[in-house]
Amino acid sequence: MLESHHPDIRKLDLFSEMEEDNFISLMHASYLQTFPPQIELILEGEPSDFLHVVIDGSVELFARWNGRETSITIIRPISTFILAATLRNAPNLMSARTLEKSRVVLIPSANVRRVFDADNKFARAIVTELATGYRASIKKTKDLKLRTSLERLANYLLRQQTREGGHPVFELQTEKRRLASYLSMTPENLSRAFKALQPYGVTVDGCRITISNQSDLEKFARPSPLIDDKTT
Amino acid sequence: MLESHHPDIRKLDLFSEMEEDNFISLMHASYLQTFPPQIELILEGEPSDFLHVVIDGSVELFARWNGRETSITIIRPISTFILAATLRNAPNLMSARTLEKSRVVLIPSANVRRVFDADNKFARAIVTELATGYRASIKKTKDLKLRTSLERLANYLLRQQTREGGHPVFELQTEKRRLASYLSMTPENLSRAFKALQPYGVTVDGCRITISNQSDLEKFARPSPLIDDKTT
DNA sequence: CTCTGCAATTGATTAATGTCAAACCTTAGT
DNA sequence: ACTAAGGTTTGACATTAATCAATTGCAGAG
Repeated sequence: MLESHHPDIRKLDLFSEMEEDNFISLMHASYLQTFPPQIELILEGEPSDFLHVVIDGSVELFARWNGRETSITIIRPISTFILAATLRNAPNLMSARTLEKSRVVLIPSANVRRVFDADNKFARAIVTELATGYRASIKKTKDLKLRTSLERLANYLLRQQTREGGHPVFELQTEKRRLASYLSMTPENLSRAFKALQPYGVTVDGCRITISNQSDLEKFARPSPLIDDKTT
Repeated sequence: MLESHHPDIRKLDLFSEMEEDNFISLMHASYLQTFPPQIELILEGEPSDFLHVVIDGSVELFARWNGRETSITIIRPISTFILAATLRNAPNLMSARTLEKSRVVLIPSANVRRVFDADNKFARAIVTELATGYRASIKKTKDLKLRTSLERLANYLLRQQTREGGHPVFELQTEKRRLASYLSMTPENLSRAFKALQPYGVTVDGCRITISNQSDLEKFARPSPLIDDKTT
């Protein structure tokens, strides 16, 4: 029954180049599961028994400390998460919960580590994936440390605009309170920040954003490929 | 002349398990260089031509945006840096400068990528190194997003205390203004933060820190292995 | 030893952000 | 259609942090 989803997974950069035998060996004893919204798939601190692949829906990675909670990232199909913990056989640093009804493939971590040793192409893909994630995390640190919350929001909007196709009108794909947490601010301040961007041609209607003056916003946001580019 | 430093480098986790032939191939055309203090070894945005290994001295990784600058981490012997950019053959996300007179080995990035393909042990070590760095970066994000500056300082002191041997009196190994930048605060606020930790038994004399009431400070700082542990 | 330059500190002020409370809006369920 | 629940917005206020200005302290150069 899982076989029908192999093709989707197989196409991921992480798995596309590996030997078929090794892929089958990797997927052995892995299983597809459907979860309702708001289910905690992973609790930070627990061992990482599975590499997760989101096939459908969306999953939020977040972290808690001392009664506080912050959103770290949102995983959308088709992507993996918790790769570093899987490889290191170390406890998860983040918790994960479904935001909506989601289908997730769970691949036993032991398989990943085993096949890594056997398949050079897979090993290379893992390194690329890890290095990319590592760099994305460094970018996030720069975003947090070098920018004010208003600048973070402005640049987020530009990134989201690009992801949605680059048009002046686009949609936030995230609840605002979650976006606030992601951007390290309170929901109240996010509301005010949207207003503060009005002079730069940003208007908000629910989850619909309009950027009426692209260059004004960009002049304020000053996006940098070394912080805001997805891939490089 | 470089040969004399091979043993030190060879002992690093990253290189210790690989085949001798491959190690020699890796080090081919690499060279050792001594730099005076305050030299920019790397400028963010530039291609990553070399994997760097700090043999002696210390190197600060930092980032700039829009006229601001922030310290990301300090590399002390013997460690490598800029591994992710090297592997991805991507531009450096951070700049690097020597803090003191330092000796650095530069290994051509092309060598690293070539030997990675040839040596399975090396590939595995690279994955471990990357995954560890990735996780360290996630921990840094959690530290930044979940804690106030005072809590960050308190936890930093506890970590530094551990690194220095765990005694109640120890030394900061960093200039205070650099520490401030590392902790994402201004030098002025760092001064005030030290004072604010006095009620928890922290006293400061230059770079000498005394923690007179360990449990009080820990009760305030609430260190977590999922943020503060170096290795896991 | 003194001078000089820079780091560190201190105080006063301003700006940014978080908190609290209330009102408003949207939406899912009855 | 109505209601309840929860997300969003708004305003008043508190807290935190950054900025500005001035002073102190310290280490290296002459």
